[in-house]
Amino acid sequence: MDLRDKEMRKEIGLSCACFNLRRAARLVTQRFDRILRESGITANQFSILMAVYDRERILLTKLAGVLGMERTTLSRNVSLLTRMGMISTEAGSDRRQRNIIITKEGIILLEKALPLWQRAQREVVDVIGPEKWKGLLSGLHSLAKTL
Amino acid sequence: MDLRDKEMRKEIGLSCACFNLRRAARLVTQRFDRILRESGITANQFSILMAVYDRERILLTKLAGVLGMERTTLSRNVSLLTRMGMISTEAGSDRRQRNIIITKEGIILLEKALPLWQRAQREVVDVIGPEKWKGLLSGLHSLAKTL
DNA sequence: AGTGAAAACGTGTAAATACACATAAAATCT
DNA sequence: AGATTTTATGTGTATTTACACGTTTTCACT
Repeated sequence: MDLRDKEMRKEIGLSCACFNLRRAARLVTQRFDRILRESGITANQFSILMAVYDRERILLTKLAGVLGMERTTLSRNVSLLTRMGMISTEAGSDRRQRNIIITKEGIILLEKALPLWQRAQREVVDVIGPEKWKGLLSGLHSLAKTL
Repeated sequence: MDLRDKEMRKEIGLSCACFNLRRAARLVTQRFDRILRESGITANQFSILMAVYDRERILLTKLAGVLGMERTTLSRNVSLLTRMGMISTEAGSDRRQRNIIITKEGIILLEKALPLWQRAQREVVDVIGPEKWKGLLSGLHSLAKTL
């Protein structure tokens, strides 16, 4: 491979897994965040809250694995959601552990955000088409499973 | 839709366009960055450098459009790459404009990074399979085109 | 020529991300 | 029991992201 070949550079830009995934994630996140804005949370926070709600009580490290998120990244996200009053933590039997639970306010917020999420999700799926979306989602799941 | 339905929450988590894209982008970025590490740049910087190289000279706003990146985000990225000596800017005819060009050092770095990029790209495509990858990439392009 | 709109860019602030490193508690080994 | 390793988590630092806002320059219209 030679970088001086313009076709080569174009091919790299078009096919790069990292670039294409990041760009799509940026664009979709922007749309989700804009729509979710009036609820007061971001799409990322929505996902975290939903995952916590779905499990009643879960350890930080475990939650990080579930969300495919670096533990320290999630730690900061959780701190923020805690300051916002959406989740709280309780000590488990093990004094190292930090059990994460959703608060009443968190559930109320989720319920307010749900129809907004639905709208954003529908918009994104619509612009690409349900057919293509199925293939895309399948690929994303494969990546998450194996990477 | 009712959040109290556990199946509903599971379905949302599995299908959310934003979450699934962000998670995949995170995981793939981690792998790319780890492999590209010895070259001294991140995958994101690699993409930007490549796009600049491919165009010889390009305006910030134009480049942001090409990369599907918020202009102000790219502005920060470009500042960093400038401090690293990988790109430089020259004034155009219009005194508002800021033409971005890659430096010799930038090209040398790209050439060093290219084989690393290839390895990362191959790894990611392999773990998901060329078949599935084609469908995934096609979906990502659709999103970038329409969003 | 002057005024108002548009274009190009930067900065303040804040969320999201992750690596390197640190700490504390539990588990395991000798 | 004491030492070592593993587990669970937090913090320092730096990159990436984007909205809100501001500045300067150019363009368009009257």
